[in-house]
Amino acid sequence: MSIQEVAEKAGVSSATVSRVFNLPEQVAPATRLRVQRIADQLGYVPNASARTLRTQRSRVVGVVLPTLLNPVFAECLDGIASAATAAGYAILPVITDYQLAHEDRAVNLLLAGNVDGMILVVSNPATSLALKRLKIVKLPYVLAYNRHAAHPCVSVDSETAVIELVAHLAHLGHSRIALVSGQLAASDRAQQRLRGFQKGMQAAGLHSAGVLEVPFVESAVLDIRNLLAKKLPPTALVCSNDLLAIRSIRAAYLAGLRVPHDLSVVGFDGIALGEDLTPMLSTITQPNAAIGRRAAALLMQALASGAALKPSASLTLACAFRSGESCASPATKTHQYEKFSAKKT
Amino acid sequence: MSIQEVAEKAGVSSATVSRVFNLPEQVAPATRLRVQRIADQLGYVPNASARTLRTQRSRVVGVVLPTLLNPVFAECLDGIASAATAAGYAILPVITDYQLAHEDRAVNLLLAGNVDGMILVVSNPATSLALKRLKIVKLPYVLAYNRHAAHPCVSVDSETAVIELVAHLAHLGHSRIALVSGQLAASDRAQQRLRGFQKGMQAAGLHSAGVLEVPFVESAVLDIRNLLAKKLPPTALVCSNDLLAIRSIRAAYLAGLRVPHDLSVVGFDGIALGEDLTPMLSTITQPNAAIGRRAAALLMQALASGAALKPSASLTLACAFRSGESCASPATKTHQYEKFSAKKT
DNA sequence: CATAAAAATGTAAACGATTACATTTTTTGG
DNA sequence: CCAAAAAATGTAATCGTTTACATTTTTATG
Repeated sequence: MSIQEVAEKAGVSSATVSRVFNLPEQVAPATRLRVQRIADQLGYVPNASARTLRTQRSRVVGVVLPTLLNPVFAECLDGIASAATAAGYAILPVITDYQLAHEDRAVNLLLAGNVDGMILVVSNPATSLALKRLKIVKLPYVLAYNRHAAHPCVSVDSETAVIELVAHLAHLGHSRIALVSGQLAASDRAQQRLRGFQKGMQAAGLHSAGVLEVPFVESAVLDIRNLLAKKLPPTALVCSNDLLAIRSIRAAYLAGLRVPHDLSVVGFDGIALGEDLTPMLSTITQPNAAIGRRAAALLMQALASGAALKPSASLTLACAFRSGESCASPATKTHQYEKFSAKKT
Repeated sequence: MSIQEVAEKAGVSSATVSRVFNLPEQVAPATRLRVQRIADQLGYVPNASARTLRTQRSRVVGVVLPTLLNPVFAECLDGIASAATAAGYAILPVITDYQLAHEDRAVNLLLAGNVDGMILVVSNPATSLALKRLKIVKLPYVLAYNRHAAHPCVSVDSETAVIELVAHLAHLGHSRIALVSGQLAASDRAQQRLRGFQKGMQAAGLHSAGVLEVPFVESAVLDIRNLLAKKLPPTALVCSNDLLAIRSIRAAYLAGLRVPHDLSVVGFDGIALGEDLTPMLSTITQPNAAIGRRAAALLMQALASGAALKPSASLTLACAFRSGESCASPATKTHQYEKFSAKKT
């Protein structure tokens, strides 16, 4: 079903049919109506490849994500999708499973796929070969969640958020605080949060009750449980994402600890589900859908203007501590009611 | 960066360059190497649109999903993506937000987008206009989660699963069992599960302690709480999906009921997260990723063979009750001890 | 070494749209 | 009613591949 067939049936040239779809005001009402009627009578839809080939724009944006199994990225993709759809763009997502090799392959795939631009969440913007290639071919792109001075990014300031969180925990009276982190090598977010944890602890005059890097999801609960089984166990866990927080709560349960009475658990991400959990997840919420939407908006605006996307276009969105129910003052007998003086080293 | 430029630099014709990429064994080793070197020196990647236009196949499959915010579909999409990627296909997902109008638009969009085939989760396969259109244009497609004799589907038998679940609950000693359902109009799955509930209750000689259709996510917890506040409240809730189960557990908590001691809650879907929750979600697990993978496999195999996809190709995958921790015998004063200890590990 | 067969390469026509430019038709206003 | 301007439509080149077919080069064989 080509534009030619429609043109013939309608007794006009293909140019006129094309105009009916692209510049309808330029064709006489009578002709326009006739062509439209015939077109959808025949079920004609313009061929995207031909159009892309001719116009040199596909109205497709590529999206590179580590996973969809973490709701953070599902929510973000949802935001991207809604913004993109609203603007007449389609999205072509590729999943990397946190593997650098996949990142590279993903970018290649999308490059070959004729996308007009890309939105990416990469492991490490500083070292990413994939990004290097994007710069070389001058394809517009925006990073989401990543933060790096040399790239346009839409993100939150994880480090500061965690610093403040630690201060808050200290203020609540916690002194034995541990970090439960995702794979540091696979995520600059995890690194930022670690840094925030370290700085926050230092500022509070505390020293870490442990940094647990959880490499594999499968063993997370077990690993955390081991952490909790130490002689002087932490009274609070800062988790570098909500999924780890959920697993921490489970580990606490298995260890016979009540949350938040015996152990406070705070996550990071603000996945929607967290609000419906019992205890409601205490977490630092990021506006995941908005991160997606804003990244998409930034990209599409750059595409429209034809201008390249400068690192200076980067956006830092606000994140906020959601108090929830998994975090409270520690219930140590001696300090329980002394929240104010509890900041001792 | 076109094939022509590569051809010129390499001193060959564009046909030869094309062959280097598509039929490498047909070009002399020396030439092949030279062309390859020049190609990736120039960063040449074949233009997908041109190729699609010429070959009439895009190697893209469209995916129509109600939402990504329910992990069920995120997991499924992940399965689709991995199978598709492995087979050299890309995916173009479109979200419908459970709205029929969007379903239609989505299919149109994908049709215009030159996809080779589609995988869809629709509201109601029996009445879907979108599917009608697909049949007309003879584009290969597979439904996921939906079940309908007239379409190729990859799904589980929800109805039977719920029947068995109700039998199990009855056997545990529950007699006041209520159903918490998602929007029935927006999902044939919800309808199947309702039917299963009704049949199961009938088979057990019980009558329903209520069917609550939760229209809006926001009010779900409140609505469920109202259900639990009735004079003779249910001792078990069958929820038509895991998100509702999670909210039911929260509603129970807010109502001062312990799960599973005072109230058993069973979900449906088997989202990965459920296993990490406390209490671990009792649920009927579907193989979500496998549903996606199998649907993709079915579709791509049809695309490869050129044969149309018959409804008879439909697959019913197994689902299973995962016992979890949110479901137990009811704690009626008389039976409390025996049943509890009998069932405990 | 001649020649037929096989291998390697080239030529050029599609694929289906968009769009500058040319042409025809209609409108306008004196 | 006519010329000029404006509006509507048509013509044909083009986007970057793939591929049937034609041609050239290499290899094999007697």
